[in-house]
Amino acid sequence: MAQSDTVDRILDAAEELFADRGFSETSLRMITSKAKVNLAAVNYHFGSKNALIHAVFARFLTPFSATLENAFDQLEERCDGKPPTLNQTLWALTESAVRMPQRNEKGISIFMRLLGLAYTQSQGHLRKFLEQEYSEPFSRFMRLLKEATPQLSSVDRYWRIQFMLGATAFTMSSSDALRDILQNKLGVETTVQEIAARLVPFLAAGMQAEDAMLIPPAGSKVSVA
Amino acid sequence: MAQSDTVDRILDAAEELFADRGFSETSLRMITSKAKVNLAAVNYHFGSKNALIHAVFARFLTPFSATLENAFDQLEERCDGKPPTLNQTLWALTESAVRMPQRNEKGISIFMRLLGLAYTQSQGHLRKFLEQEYSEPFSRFMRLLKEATPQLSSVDRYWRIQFMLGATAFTMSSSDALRDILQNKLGVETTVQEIAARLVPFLAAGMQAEDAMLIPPAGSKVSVA
DNA sequence: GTCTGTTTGAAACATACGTTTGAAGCGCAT
DNA sequence: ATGCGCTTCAAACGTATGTTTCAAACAGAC
Repeated sequence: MAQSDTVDRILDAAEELFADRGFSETSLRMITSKAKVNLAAVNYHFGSKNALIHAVFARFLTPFSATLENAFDQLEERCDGKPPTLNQTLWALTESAVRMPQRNEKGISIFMRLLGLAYTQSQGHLRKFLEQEYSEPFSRFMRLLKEATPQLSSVDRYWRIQFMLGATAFTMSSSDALRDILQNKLGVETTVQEIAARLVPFLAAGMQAEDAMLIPPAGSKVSVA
Repeated sequence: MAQSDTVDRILDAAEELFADRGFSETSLRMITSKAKVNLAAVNYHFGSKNALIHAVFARFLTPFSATLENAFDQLEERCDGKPPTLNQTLWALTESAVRMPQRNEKGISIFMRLLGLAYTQSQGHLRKFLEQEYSEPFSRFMRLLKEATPQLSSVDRYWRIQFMLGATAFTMSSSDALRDILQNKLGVETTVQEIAARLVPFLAAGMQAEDAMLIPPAGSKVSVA
């Protein structure tokens, strides 16, 4: 082997185990034994467990954010001047995710699950790392969302973006389990691409919902306690 | 004190710490020192850490599921025969959550955050526990959703329910942080009730979206890899 | 007051963790 | 063949965890 694939073996094993079980629940000993490398290799090559977590994210997030920037560039070019629609923006995002070159067939779902965990399993160091490294494509996405929904108040848009993030992160973070359940209950196979294709219209519709906030259905009393 | 409030003090402390930091990241020593009780008290009163987690959930989930059953009863009675609408069903759920008697002002958001964690931080034992204990109100809610969206295929409905759960669990589980951000950025105060009031129309609109799955916007190519 | 069952207390237990150490192994230029 | 980085290895370190132990404290009944 050219020059020791230990680093990649560690990253592969860590990625999969993190996606399966979360960060705190995955020990370095699990990782190194799955990767068939010595326990000390992690600290030798990465420095610490947290640094390994960062490296796992960087390995797919860096190419992804480049892909995403390209997709946004093309989209804005195609729209010359006019702001892209909400659907176009969401599709640009999902296509970038889905079209990423995968290391293996599980690549995309591991990717999604890790992103979900990053949001959910709020490890302070990870949040900070991601914000520092990838703030640019993120705020560009936010700007596109804003231009695509000028009818929304800032507050409404803010909350609906959180709802979108939640639906996405949550679904993707448990997509394997959800796919299995669906397989057992209805005998239907599902790919991550199909999940994304179902998710986008849901998000777009929710994002553009008429605000019925102050008009709960007859018979129920709004609690203002 | 009538008869040792140790149990409640442990539950209070555990609830708050779990909501703040997750289950694995919260040690029994943190709990017992916050609760100002002896370390061994947890194992004495509950038997194990996992059993304590179950007890924390049971303490609010049992009254909640009773409240929810009542709300569904009243709703179905009011609709005599006809299936309740999607909006009515969602409102019944949110109102039951919001109207629950709270131990303190943080009650509802802790409640929500714990529910989010239960789904997200997939501890096998917790999943099993919740499914065994609270399957009945859950499947009743599912039945109502099904009757309220007869136009959806089973598969579509399944995924959209997951999207709803995700948006809800995720938003509520980080509602404190999100409220703070909004407060700092736009100077707007928000209550959990208001978040719920914004969430319901978003969910209802997403749930009833026209299925544009196979019609991505012009210019983008659907990946069927 | 004394006994009895329940609850608390301080200490220890066994285990698992992330990290560090120092020697051994390796490829490669000299 | 020798020496020099870089990498691997087995072993240990210190710390933190969940759990157990057993004596002390307590409450209520007699």
